[in-house]
Amino acid sequence: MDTNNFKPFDHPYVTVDVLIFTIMDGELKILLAKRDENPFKDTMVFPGGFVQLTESVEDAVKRIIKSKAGVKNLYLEQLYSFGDINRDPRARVISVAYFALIPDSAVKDWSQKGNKETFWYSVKKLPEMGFDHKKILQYAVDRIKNKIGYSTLAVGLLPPKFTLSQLQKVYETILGKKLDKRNFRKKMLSLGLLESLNEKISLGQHRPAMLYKFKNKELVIFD
Amino acid sequence: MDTNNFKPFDHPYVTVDVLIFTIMDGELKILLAKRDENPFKDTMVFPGGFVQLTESVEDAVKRIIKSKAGVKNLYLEQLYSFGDINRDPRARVISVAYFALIPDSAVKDWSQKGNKETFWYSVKKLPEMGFDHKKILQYAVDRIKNKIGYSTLAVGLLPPKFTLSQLQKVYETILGKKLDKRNFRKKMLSLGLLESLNEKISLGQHRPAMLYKFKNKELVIFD
DNA sequence: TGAATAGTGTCTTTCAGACAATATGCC
DNA sequence: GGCATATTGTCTGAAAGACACTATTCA
Repeated sequence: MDTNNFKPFDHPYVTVDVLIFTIMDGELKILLAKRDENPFKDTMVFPGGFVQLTESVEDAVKRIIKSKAGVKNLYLEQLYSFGDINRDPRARVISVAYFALIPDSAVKDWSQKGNKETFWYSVKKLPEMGFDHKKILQYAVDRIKNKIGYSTLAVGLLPPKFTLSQLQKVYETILGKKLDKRNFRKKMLSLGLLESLNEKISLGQHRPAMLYKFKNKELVIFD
Repeated sequence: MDTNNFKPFDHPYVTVDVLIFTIMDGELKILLAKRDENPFKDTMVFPGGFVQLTESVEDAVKRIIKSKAGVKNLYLEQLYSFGDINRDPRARVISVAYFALIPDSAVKDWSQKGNKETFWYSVKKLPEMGFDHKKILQYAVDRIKNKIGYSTLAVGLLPPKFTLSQLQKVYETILGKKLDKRNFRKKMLSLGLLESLNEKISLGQHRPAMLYKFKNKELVIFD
């Protein structure tokens, strides 16, 4: 195939930004890293990096995630590509943003590894953030809020086994409002996506709860 | 601000691909251009081009659209970014795909300009296509089918004034099935998005129909 | 036995879907 | 007057939403 008529020219860089969410202490939290150099030194930004010639965009995302922690079973979805001219003062940079959801339980493993430079922030109490990352974060939160209503995105925020109360808490946290327990259970169970494990867990000095799991494992995109 | 520590390196190119849809003759159609050089010479591809340093990604999309025809009032939405390694044999190319919807009426203006290299194809009868464009097209059609159900995306496929029958036809064409006229009208009018113009149009030797317009003009993203 | 969460059913309202006859303008 | 599309309402079933009490375990 004749490909000799292609003339190289100056062109934009491409980065990936990875927005990793979890629910901790009843709040939706995002993982941010502190920048240790200019531009935007000492502000918080998403984990991310330049896409190399030798890797696909999605592989770049996975590389970033692995470099931060060996998280397994996470839900990963492309969010949007941000292509304005002056996003980065160093160079023309187009960023492909992804978001990932991890369960609270994975955060514990996370903390055990020495992720000194990264911290979890409630999306309601954000620090100063670099670049256009606050705008990107808002876009992601809107997407998650919207999509949880008609998808099984919540699975990404829960451990493999969970109670209906835990599931309800995930919805309530993301939607920012209380839900009726009976209606919630009725609907969830009627969707046929959950499978009872006939196994109970005791989470305090009260009646133990039945554990469930999601039937569909397709939801795990990045294992 | 110190930006001197940035070291240039070889990095992927970025293109935009623009999927322009319309409804003609009761079919969803896509505008494709014939490639006149390798790779994929003589196959059909989306209008597109490389993103330059001096323009935002969205400006690149608008540039492409303008170069093809002076279409006004089109609905424009980012579709997805495709970042696999071997998409283009000439170079490493990441493509940000957008889709646009234009009304049948705009297609007439279009044809008047000499767009020799571009042709409209029914998405059900596609020619041989280059790169990964068939996959991208499928992705777009799925998005449109899905989104028309819960958004006012149909506005992009209609002229400013239209009848309820025309609106229904748009839905039927995209969804690929007949809809009940009474239920369709009941629902559309109950949504409160339409405004009657108290103006009738005669479209044949039968009773003329009332014209409507969309109340919300925010839907026009690119004017 | 008290505290705390788990678990359950009915009624009402709303929305989706099936279904057919009359109205109007043009030729 | 005949034709072709425009316009309109009711009934039924399904799903969403409001609402409160009993069950179970542990300290």
